[in-house]
Amino acid sequence: MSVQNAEIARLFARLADLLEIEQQNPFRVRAYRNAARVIGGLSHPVADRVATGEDLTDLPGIGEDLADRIIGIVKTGRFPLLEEVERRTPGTLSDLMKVPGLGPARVRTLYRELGITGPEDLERALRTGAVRELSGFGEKTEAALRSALARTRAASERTLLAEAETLARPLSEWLGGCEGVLEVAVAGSFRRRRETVGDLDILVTCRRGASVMDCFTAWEDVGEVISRGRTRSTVMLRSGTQVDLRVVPQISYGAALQYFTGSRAHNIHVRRIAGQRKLKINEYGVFRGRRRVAGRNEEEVYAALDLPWIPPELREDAGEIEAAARGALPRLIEPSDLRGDLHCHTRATDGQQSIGEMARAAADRGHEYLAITDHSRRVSMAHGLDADALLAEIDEIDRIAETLPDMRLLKGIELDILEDGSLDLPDRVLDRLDLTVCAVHYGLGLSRRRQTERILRAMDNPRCTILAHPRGRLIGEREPCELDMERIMRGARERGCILEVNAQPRRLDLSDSDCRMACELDVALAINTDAHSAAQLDLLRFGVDQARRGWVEPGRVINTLPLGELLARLRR
DNA sequence: GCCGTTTTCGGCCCGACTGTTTTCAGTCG
Repeated sequence: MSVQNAEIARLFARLADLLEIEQQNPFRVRAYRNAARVIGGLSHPVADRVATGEDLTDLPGIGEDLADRIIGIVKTGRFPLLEEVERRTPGTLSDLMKVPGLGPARVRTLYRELGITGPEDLERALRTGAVRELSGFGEKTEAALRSALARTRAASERTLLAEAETLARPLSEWLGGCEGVLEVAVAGSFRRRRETVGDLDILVTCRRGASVMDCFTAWEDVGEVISRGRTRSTVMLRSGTQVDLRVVPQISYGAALQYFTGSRAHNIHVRRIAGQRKLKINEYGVFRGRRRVAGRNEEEVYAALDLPWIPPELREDAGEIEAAARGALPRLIEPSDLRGDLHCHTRATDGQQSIGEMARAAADRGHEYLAITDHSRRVSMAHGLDADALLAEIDEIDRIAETLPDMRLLKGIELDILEDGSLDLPDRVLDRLDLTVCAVHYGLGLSRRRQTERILRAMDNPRCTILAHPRGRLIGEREPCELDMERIMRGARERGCILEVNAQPRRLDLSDSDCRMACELDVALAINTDAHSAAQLDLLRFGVDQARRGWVEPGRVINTLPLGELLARLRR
């Protein structure tokens, strides 16, 4: 099996931690950390580039040295430099760095003075009181580390974006009602619409002298106040999610929003450009010397660098700043571009509502069309439909469709792709449908080559309209299946097959980087909810978020098409 | 270790909060 990007990223990040603990050149440390981020965020496997002999130094932050190291890892599966460093500095120290409150300096002290190499050692040393005796540590640090370790164990990890919304919305409203508060914005990865959110960054402007921090820490869901200052406080919610609140003057709102939205890599790049122009950017504004030249809103901040405003979803330092400078930012898709939904379920299989209820709910949302796509027979857990049951459903869809003046109900099925790549129902039945969404539900553990060929074979059948949730992942629960996504995409393009961006918050499959690849390879997409209830028809916007992060423009997405053009496009 | 309409050498983002320090280091975002 070839080495995955995530593995290379992990090795580089680990090396960066260890070199930092060893107090080596901090810029060398940054170079490895930056390379980890760049490789981890690539849409194509870097192993493929190595195989075809592509020049890796084209990648940002990858020079001769790092390119050679990547090639070595891909070809041998080993990283001798890391092995060498780990002989003098235990690799597990990198895990210790993940404990909140521990950075390279404290980890180094803990290791050198007490021989602590991991969380278990640390816990023991905290119990015996050895830690508080160290210079630079004290009783408060000891208590903080004890609670940090407990929190790490309880590790709720990252929160799904949709769940983070349910925490952020009521808190934002609460803050908006606090005395003297003028503006409230949720920034950070939440605003960049990442599929998961680590903690919530909330920005507030207020009238002078307002006691926002008192109001913030009085929020009913606050479990623990971690730090509390005049302009910045951190709390832990009872759910385990951390929230940082920053208060800035109104005149700094744009600069602060830009700054706290990140990503860090984007900001570093932006500030580098500012430095070249003798400007300084911080969360209070853009400054030339001591004079503020921008900061009231984000447009001003970017304009000070001769850049157009950059949508938050793109701010990952993945080429968006260069594109902005060229005037070549994409016109990103928006929820209002979508005219319908091509994947949903009803009570006939594992959905919660009838066909009629789903149809009316979609019509209420202004959809021009909705495809009913219940499961096929192989997915027995969901009471998948066999040929006869599907024919009966087709008749019922036709009946209900006649009662809907303003919306077209499309006949479809979520068709299982069997292990040999054949489709789960006979062609003669499928020919009665407007579309199929085809998906793998079993045999997710096949090898990369077999899984790829299985899906390509399924797409050989012209009745395969849309490949649904192609990676088969469940965020935080199930890893994506092994797949040569580039081959799948090239295959889809040749065959006129469409790839789905499944909007279920725990799927979001295709991922953001897959979407970016689809743009590069000119593959058509559909953004679908896979709704199992009427309420879930509202999830489309999460699919849009993911597509926007992948630079997707409306023209790439077939369910932006009016009905007539859509129907033509569905016929391969 | 990377990178260059200031540079192939000499730079590399910047401020807030905490605790232990008695003037600042460490961590975080």
